[in-house]
Amino acid sequence: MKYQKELVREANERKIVAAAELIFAQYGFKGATTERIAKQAGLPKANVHYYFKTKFDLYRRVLALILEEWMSAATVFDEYDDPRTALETYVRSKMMFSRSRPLASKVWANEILHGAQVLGGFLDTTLKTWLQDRVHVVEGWIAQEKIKAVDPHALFYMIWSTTQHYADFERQLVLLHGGQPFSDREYEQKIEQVVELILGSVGLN
Amino acid sequence: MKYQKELVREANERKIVAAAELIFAQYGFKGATTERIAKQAGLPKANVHYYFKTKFDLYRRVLALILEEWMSAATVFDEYDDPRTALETYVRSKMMFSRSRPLASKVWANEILHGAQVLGGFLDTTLKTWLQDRVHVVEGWIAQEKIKAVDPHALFYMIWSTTQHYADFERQLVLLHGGQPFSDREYEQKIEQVVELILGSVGLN
DNA sequence: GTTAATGTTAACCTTTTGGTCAAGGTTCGA
DNA sequence: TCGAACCTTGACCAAAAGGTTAACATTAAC
Repeated sequence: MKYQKELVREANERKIVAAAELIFAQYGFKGATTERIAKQAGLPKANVHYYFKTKFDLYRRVLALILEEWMSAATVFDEYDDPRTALETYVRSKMMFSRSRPLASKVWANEILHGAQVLGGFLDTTLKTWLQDRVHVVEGWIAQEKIKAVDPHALFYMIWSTTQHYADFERQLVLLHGGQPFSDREYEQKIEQVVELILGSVGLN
Repeated sequence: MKYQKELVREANERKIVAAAELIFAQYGFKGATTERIAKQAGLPKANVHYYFKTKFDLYRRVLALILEEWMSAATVFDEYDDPRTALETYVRSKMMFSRSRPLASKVWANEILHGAQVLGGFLDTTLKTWLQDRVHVVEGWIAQEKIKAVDPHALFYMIWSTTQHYADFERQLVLLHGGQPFSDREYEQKIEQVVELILGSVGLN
C-alpha cells in the first residue's frame, strides 16, 4: 500500500508534467513561463519548483516521458515480416500517435527544430541503432523483390515527416480545412490516404 | 542614383533581417533576444530598434520576406501540364529550397508549430486558394487516369512535410548520418530518392 | 503526542530583456 | 555654411521571469 505522501507527489508531478507539456508545445521552451505552467497545473509557482528544481529539469522530464512513448510505439514495426502489413501497421501507429498525442509530437518537433540540445544523445545512439536495424529489414525486402528498390532512409524520413506533420502542422491543416478540426471519421480517412501513398511509394498497391 | 542614406538604410535593414532570421530559426521568437540579433548583425541593440520599432515588427518582416520566396517558389508547379514533370519539378524546387534556405524553413515551421499567429491570415486565404486550384489540377490528372486515384490534399501535405523535413529536422538527419552534413553530391541523391518516392506514391514509376 | 520528514505558499530577490532617451555624428539640399 | 533630416550608440528604465526563502501545514513513525 502506498503512503499518502507518495500519492500526493505522484499526482502533483503528473499534473505539472501534463501542464508543462501543453505550455511547452504552445510556446516553446523559452516562451513557456513557470508561472504559466503552474497556473495550468492549478498550483502556485513555488510548488512547481518544489517538485522540479529548474524549468530545464522539468523540460527534460517531459521529453524523457515522450521518448518512452516514442520507443514503445516504434516496436509495432517489428510485429510483422510482410512489408505491406509491417509498413501499414507502422504508419497507422504513427498517425494515431499524432492524433492522440499532438502535444508530445509538437514538443519533440520544437526540440529538434532548435538543435536537439537535450535529445541529441538519443538521436545519435538509440534512434540511430533502431533505424539501422530497420533499414536492414527494408533492404531485405528489396533484395527479395517484395518492394521497389527505394532508399530505406529516405522512406523512413518520409514516413516520419508525413505522419508527424498531422500533429506539428495541425494548425495549418485545420486552416486549410476551413477552420474545423478533423472529426474521428475524417481522420480515419486521412490515415487511409497516407497509408495508401506510403505503400504506393514502395510499389505496393 | 540612390542617396547614400538610402543605401545605408537598405544595407542595415538587410543585415538586421538576415541576423534575425538566423536567431529566430535557432531560438524561436521568444527565445531570440534583440541583443543577440544585434550582435549577430554587428550593430548596437539601439540601432536595431531604430530600424524596427519592436521585436515583433522585425519578426513580421522576416516572415513577410520568407512568404514572398515561398510564393515565387510555388509557381514552378504550374509550368508543366504533364503530372510527372510537374510533380518532379515541384518536389525538386521544394528540396532545393530546404537546401538553400534552411533558416527560412525553420522560422516558418516554428511559426506554424506555435499556432501561426502571424501567418494564419495567409494560410487561410492565399495558401488555401493556391492549394484548391492545384488540387483541381491533380483531380484532372486522376480523371484522365494519368496518375493513381490518391487524395490530392494528402499528396500535397506529404510533399510539403517530406521536403521541409530536410530543413526543419536537419539536426536529426545529420546526427543519423554520422554527424556529417550532406555534401552537395549526397544531397542531390536525397533529392532523387524523394522524387522517386513521391512519383511512386501516385503510381508514376 | 512528539518529532522528523515532507508538502504548501506568499513574499522576495536577482537577472534578463524589450524598449527608450539624449547627446553627438553624418548627409545633403539650398 | 547652415539647418533639417537622418543615423549612431552608451546609458538607462521598467517589467517579466526564474528561482529562493522562511514560515506554516500535514503526514508518518515511534
